[in-house]
Amino acid sequence: MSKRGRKEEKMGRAPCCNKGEVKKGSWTPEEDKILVDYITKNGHGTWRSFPKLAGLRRCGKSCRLRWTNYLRPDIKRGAFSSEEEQTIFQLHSLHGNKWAAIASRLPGRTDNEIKNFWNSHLRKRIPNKNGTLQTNPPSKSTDIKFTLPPWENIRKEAEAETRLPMDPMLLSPATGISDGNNFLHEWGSGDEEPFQKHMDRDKVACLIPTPRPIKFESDSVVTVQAGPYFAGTSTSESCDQGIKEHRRFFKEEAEEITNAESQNSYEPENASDITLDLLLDFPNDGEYLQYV
DNA sequence: AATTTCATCAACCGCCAGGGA
DNA sequence: CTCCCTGGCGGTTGATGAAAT
Repeated sequence: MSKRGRKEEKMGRAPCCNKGEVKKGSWTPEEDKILVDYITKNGHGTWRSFPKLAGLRRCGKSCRLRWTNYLRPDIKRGAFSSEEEQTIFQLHSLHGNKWAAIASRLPGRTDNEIKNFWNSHLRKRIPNKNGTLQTNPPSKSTDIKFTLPPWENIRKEAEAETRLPMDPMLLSPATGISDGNNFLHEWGSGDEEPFQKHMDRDKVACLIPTPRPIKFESDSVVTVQAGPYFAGTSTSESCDQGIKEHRRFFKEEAEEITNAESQNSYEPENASDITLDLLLDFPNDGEYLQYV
C-alpha cells in the first residue's frame, strides 16, 4: 500500500497501540521475564511490533520504557552515592532539566531515575529567593541544613585540590539566594541587564553555576558560598567584582580545555573534569563564552 | 488501632526531531 | 519537498508505603 493510500485510510495521528487491548499499570514478573527472554534471544527490533512478536499485551512504548529504565542489564540500582549527587548538581547547574544529557554522564543511571531523584531529593536543597529551602518540613531521614548545603562537600574537595584555596572569610553561609534556573535563563539569554537589576533589587549577588569555588577580593559585607552554585549576598560593587571573577574563571578554564584538546590529551577523569568538559556543550553551542 | 497526610517512584502521556520512503 | 514512522524526551500522574496524628 502506498503511503498516500495509508494516509487516506486513517486520517490524523495513528495511535501508538490499540488502547482497548493493551494492559496498563505495573509490570508483573512474568511480563518482565517474557520481555527479557525475547530481547535476549532476538533483540527488540522495532518497538511498535515488539509486543505482538514477544507475546505481550503491552504498548510498544511501554515495553521500550520498561526495558530501558529497569530491565536493561547495565542498569545500576540502589541509592545514589554522594559522588553521583554532586555530579547531578553540577550537571543540572549547566544543563537544567536535560535529564537525558545528565544521565549520559552517569553510567548505569537512567534519565527517569535521575529526574525522580532530583524532584524528590535534590531540588529541595536549592534555596529560594527568601533564603529558605524549597521543601515541606523535612522528614527525619532528610538531613537538610541551610548552613551546610550539599555542595559544601564539593567546596571542601576543591579546597583539598588547592587549585583555588578559599579565603575563610568568604565561607560564611549566604542568606539570600536567587533561583538558579532563573539565573541560567537570564545568563543564557545573553542579556546582562535583567540580571543586574535582579541583584540590585534583592541585594543578592547571584547564583552562578560553577564547578569550583571562586575566590575574589571582597568588601566588608560580602559573603560567598561556592560550589556547583556560586552565590552571595553583597553590595552592588562586590557583585560586579564577583561576576568579573566568575567570568575570568570560566574563560581560563575554557582556554585550558582548548589547549588540552589541541594537544589531543584531554581526558575527563572525575566530576570536575566532566563539568569542564560540559562547558563546551553548554546550550547555545558555546556561545556563552562571549559573556565570559 | 484507625485514619490522614506525605514522600517516593514506576509508568504514562503528549510532543518533537530525525530519518526514510 | 512532503509525509509518515519511530524513538526519545520531559512533564505529570497515580499507586503504594511510611510517617504522623
